[in-house]
Amino acid sequence: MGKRSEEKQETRQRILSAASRLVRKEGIAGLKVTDVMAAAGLTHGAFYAHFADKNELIEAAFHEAFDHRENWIGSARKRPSEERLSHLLNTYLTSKHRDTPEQGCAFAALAREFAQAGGDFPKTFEREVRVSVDRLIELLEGKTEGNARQTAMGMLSLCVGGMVLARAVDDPKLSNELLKAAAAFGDARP
Amino acid sequence: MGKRSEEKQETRQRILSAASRLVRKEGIAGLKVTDVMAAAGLTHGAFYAHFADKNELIEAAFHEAFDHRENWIGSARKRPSEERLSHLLNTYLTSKHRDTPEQGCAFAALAREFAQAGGDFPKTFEREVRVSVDRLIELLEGKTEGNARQTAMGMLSLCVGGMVLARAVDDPKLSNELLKAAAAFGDARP
DNA sequence: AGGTTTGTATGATGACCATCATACGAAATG
DNA sequence: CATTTCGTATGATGGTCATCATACAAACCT
Repeated sequence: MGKRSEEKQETRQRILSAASRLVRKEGIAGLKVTDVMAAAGLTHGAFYAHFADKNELIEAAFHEAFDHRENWIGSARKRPSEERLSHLLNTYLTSKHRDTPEQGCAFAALAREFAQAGGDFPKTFEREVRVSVDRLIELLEGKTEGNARQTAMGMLSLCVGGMVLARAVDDPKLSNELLKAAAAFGDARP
Repeated sequence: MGKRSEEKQETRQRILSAASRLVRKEGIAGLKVTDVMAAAGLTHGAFYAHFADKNELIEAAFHEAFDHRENWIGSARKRPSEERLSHLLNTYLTSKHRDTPEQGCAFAALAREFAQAGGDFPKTFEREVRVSVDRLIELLEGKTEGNARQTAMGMLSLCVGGMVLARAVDDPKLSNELLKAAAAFGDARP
């Protein structure tokens, strides 16, 4: 279409990117429409020309946050199969990831609030879990004795839990120790 | 002291118990002073005779939530040492625990929001993590080859992550599968 | 008993936000 | 160039709380 609607799409995308970052940092409850719009270079009033309401924005922003999943999985795929699990653990459970939630895993950032929120939130969350599990299974298939699906789910749980705990404690030393320990725990299997 | 202050202490305790349950269910942001007081059989105005503000209540309520930690650890202590880790995993990662967050683990319920909140929240959280890790170490000491501290932290991460994910997905089947898989993953070590 | 203390209830106050109503101005259309 | 369209900005509106001010009544003290 014309220049008009193209620009609108770009604006929508800018709002979405801003929201995706902000919601991972601030959480659902902490996310303010005004802040998102400001981060996108606009004022609050324009918001409702792009999204029906805050919930619609959040669901879209959550999905948006999985843009980088393929990179994460893809970089593990380049590894020899025995190293893949270890590589995933050690790229996820980093202090950098812990300290930049706005660029990080949306499961760790938003699971708690998605669980509580009614509506379509749990379905939306579930969709991404299924995809992530499937990707991990492809990656691990045949490389782990036992059940690849179980390993995928266990490893996801371990990563999310380790990150959530590491973010919540005050002492960086303890926090780093939690990250290391979670990674090592996941790695300590045949 | 007199009947007066005794009753006040009891009232304070009732408020605290109500808050401890409600905050695990609703989260920090979702917790309303009015609701807590109503659950304690009072009206909102009386709140400030017991606590300085909502934050003070929440920190106290969080601590209160660890009343049952000793039970959990204690019941594992009765087991033969090789079964302890498995027993912990299988008592934590249950659908009952998932479905009653108000009676469940405060790490899984509140980590995300404690991480975000400033002030004393992270220190408060950290204190409980340290205690939990120490208790787990005592329980596992010498029973796991390798580092008991690492196992304790890994196992805590796995439990919290599994619970948080299981609570966030919509399909009970997938949710149960996540719980089972996390438990099995943690168990699948020599 | 009579006055005082103090735990609780009722009713503001004010902040913060999502959402809506309206207005403006630039691009699109003829 | 006149007119319409529509993305954005400004300024309500209304709801939800945390917190505070005031009032009451039961327990305390002498």
